[in-house]
Amino acid sequence: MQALQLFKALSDDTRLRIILLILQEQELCVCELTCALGLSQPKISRHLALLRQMELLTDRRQGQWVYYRLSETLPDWVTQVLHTTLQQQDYLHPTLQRLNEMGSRPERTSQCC
Amino acid sequence: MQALQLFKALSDDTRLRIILLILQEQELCVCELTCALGLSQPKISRHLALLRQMELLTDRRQGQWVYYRLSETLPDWVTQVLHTTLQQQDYLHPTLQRLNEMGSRPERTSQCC
DNA sequence: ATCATATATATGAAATTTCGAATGTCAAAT
DNA sequence: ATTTGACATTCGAAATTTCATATATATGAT
Repeated sequence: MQALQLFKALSDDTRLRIILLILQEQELCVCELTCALGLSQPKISRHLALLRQMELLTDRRQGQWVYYRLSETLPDWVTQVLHTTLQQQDYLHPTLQRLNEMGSRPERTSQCC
Repeated sequence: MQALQLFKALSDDTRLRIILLILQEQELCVCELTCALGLSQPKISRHLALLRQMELLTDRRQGQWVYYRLSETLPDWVTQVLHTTLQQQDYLHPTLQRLNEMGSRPERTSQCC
């Protein structure tokens, strides 16, 4: 992961909020992201594909739902940058609020193994 | 300074190298940046203008030369992100090397006041 | 005043990114 | 097998970004 690539990934409002929201919440499915960000499903999905391709995120399918979380092989400095950014809570606040007000979020069963 | 704006600033190779190089060297003039990055002067200048307008950099003129350095009012988290990124030396290495091999760099006198 | 050097800006073309709309795929339920 | 809900992908249009070229300004030296 090159610095430039990371910053390109984070330079879009949709992607930045996706990453920070997942960093805060550990794991989220597409419908939760769609609802929290207030954006169309294809739009979210396209950005998720980008973040997956560059190995910032990994996904797992559980039944009908696909859950995304941060890749576990991220270099330390990337994780540090993300955490430092997350401390700027203000930016994410409205998005987080919509997530918490969301009704009927899918229930996770234990993650495999 | 919003997180999104910072990452947009850092999402271009020219701007990222400018910022990291200045972080490492404290202060550089346009001709040093032009030489180190190996790019045209107008190109450097346009990106410097951007970084100045968003208050990431400040400039001072000394004779014919204009020196750029990091703004002294940067929020802590921004400084942290930049330092963390600079630790990824590899990215900057060729640029730094060109700077150090540059002949006849302008001499700084003491900074005003 | 004139010239040379350092830096800044303006302009339009080219490249890149982003988006909405439509469509495709997959899994569970009936 | 069909339907339904969750998610992914494709495609052309629109918006944004970036660049090369030309030109302008500012400073110092002659």
